[in-house]
Amino acid sequence: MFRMARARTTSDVFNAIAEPRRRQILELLAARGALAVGTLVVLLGHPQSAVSKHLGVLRKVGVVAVLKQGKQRVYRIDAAHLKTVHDWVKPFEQLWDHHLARIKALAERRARQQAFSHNPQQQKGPS
Amino acid sequence: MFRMARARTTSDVFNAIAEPRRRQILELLAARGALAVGTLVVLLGHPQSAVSKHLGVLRKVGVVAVLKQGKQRVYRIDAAHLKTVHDWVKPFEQLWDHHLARIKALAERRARQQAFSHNPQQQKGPS
DNA sequence: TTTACATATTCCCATATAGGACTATAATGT
DNA sequence: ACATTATAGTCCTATATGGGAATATGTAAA
Repeated sequence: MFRMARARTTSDVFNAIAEPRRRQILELLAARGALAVGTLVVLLGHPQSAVSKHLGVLRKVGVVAVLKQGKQRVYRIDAAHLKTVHDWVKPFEQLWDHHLARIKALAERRARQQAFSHNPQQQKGPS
Repeated sequence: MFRMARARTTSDVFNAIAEPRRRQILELLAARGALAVGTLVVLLGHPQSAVSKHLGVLRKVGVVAVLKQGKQRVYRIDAAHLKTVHDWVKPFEQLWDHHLARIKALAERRARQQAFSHNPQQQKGPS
């Protein structure tokens, strides 16, 4: 059979955002609403060829959408596909929430003990 | 001289979770707390070699931690590094929230204005 | 020690990049 | 029609995989 090297970057959003430059593009699009390719080229300082190819990947995955405006292509984020990533990491949120909550509780307990022995007016832990 | 092929999977969390099987491992670890490699091998149905290698990537990136127990290695999630991904996608959340339609409309209006201007360099959005 | 078990690592290799340079396509202007 | 601009796509190539098999390392039991 064929050996698999790795999944295509165009296969899903996770692969698409694995590339720092592509994340950068998404950040710019999110910050400024929508941008033409030429603008992105200027902002990023990368060759047009590279920018277009990264946009191509993001487009194939569906995380950006294009709007033809004359000879320009204006890109904007199609948030629905980014939501895929969000929905995946979200459940893990409780893992560090738990951790932080435990640390906070511990700190507050210690603060209360110290308050009892030394400083009666302090009752709040570090936020 | 040096041509870059692609970023290493071990360079950051985004690359690490780009692989479906690695995401699957993280899901299992999150669901069941902590698991030995052998258990993961059984649950996943993949060769031990493959599982170990994927765990190696996740380990190097720091998204999992190991605990030696006898001749077993028990893996658990180190949530702090997953938070990196969460923190990155979170700002995009507003794009698919109830603001979605409004933002989209605004973006398209701005895009149309940009398309009318000749020089992409002079587009400095009001920050 | 020897044996058995649990994991990690090494070797080989087909393949998917990502970048640079160049080219093709499409829309607009003269 | 021809030139110009904006962007996409193609060709080439060094490199980083990821899988399978085999092997090494480490740990505990007989």
